[in-house]
Amino acid sequence: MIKAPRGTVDILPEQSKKWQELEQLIRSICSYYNVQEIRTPIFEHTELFVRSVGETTDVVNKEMYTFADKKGRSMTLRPEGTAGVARSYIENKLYALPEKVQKLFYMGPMFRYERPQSGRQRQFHQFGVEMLGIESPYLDVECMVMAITLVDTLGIQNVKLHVNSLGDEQSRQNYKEVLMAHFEPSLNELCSDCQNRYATNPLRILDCKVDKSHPVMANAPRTIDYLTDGAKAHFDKVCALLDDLEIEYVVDPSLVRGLDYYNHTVFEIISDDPRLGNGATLGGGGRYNGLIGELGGQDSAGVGFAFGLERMMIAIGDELGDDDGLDVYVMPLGEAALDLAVQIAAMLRANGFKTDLDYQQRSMKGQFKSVDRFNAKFALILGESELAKEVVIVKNNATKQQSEVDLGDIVKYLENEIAAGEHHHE
RNA sequence: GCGACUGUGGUGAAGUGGUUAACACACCAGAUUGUGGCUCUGGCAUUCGUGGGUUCGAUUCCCAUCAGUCGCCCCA
Repeated sequence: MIKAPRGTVDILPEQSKKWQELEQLIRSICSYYNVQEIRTPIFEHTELFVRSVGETTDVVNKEMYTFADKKGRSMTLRPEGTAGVARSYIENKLYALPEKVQKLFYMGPMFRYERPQSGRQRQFHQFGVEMLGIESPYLDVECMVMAITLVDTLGIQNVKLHVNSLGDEQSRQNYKEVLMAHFEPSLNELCSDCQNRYATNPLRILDCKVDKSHPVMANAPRTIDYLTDGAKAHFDKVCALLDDLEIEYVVDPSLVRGLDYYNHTVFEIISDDPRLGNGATLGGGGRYNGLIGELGGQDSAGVGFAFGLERMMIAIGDELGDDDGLDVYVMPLGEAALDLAVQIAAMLRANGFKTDLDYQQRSMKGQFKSVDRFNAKFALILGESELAKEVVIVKNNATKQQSEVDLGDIVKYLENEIAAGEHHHE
């Protein structure tokens, strides 16, 4: 049997309703913030991700789905969304548009070759927002507010906003040197992963879970103490704005994100929902002022964030996904009745009734079970005697009352019944 | 990439080196010759993830492989 590839899942009808609701809520929130959708390719030139996400990152190093196309060009299934948006921003000259601030969102599948576990798949879905064009702490904060609003709207409880600043290029360089000097004497006391990190990406030592109680961690220098004046002013403003808006947050000096393009503000939305297990980070983001320049555009600032939709689905639980059911289920008894039932169903559908019917010649008992499964408002029974009299029996599945209705009057009858039913509920 | 546990029908699961692989739910049919959601009766796995090995014989033992769940790593 051929199965879905490892780390991929089918979203079946039972789940897809919930997905649609989530997506709709997200789109609605975007519209309140005047954030417009952008749809970029699922695959891009490999070079794009190498240059933006960073050569030394795990995502680029060992997690990309890379392949050669028929002309031998190296292509990669997108592992994240920002790179494609940045590329498109440059290629389509969005910086030259009359509105200097471009607020864009994307939503769709991403691909990373990882070991699957809870909240982590090889094909997964992200929703992300990018705000490009000007460097303003107000936009950093708008991103965070949007992210918080999203989880609030979805009814997700017990989340925290973690915030940190990596500073600008200069701050980062200063800090890196100080940090390496700090860890150097006790390097052989740290775990082997950290010893590797020391050479490749020393910032990551900070959020190591193995060495978290080691004394050098507690008194490690903090990024925010090594910010340049400009970077510090930016971060102070971000914090001040969050305070003004009464957004709860914690400054988390160990927050360093895994993609190279981040600088200045970084943040994460972290949940303590045990169902998420290891994937407690629902979403995260930050500023990436160098990215557009790095990709060959004219220097341009940007800030954004992304959420993992699978993780949000887990955190949402059963809140979404109500089934509103069919209007009519047509129950033909016998072959002759089926022919007429098909016509009645077509007529009802054309008149705006959500309709289905039985094609299996099942017993009434079996057909009534479908009526309930589909949560149909009306069962429409069509047997030989009805056929002869050119009527159908319309049974209201809520009240269980039924009456004979002439074939020509079905639509009118149903409309009256539905109107009466709604009146009843008031 | 590393580690742990698991893999029997549509689903949840018992089980044993040896003739017909429990049970429950779901599904289908009948009792109720055309009105269901209760009850009763019957039907529903040529087969125990896949491949190989040990054996007279394997779903059961061994090996490999694949998949699932979780942890590490990393990230959303």
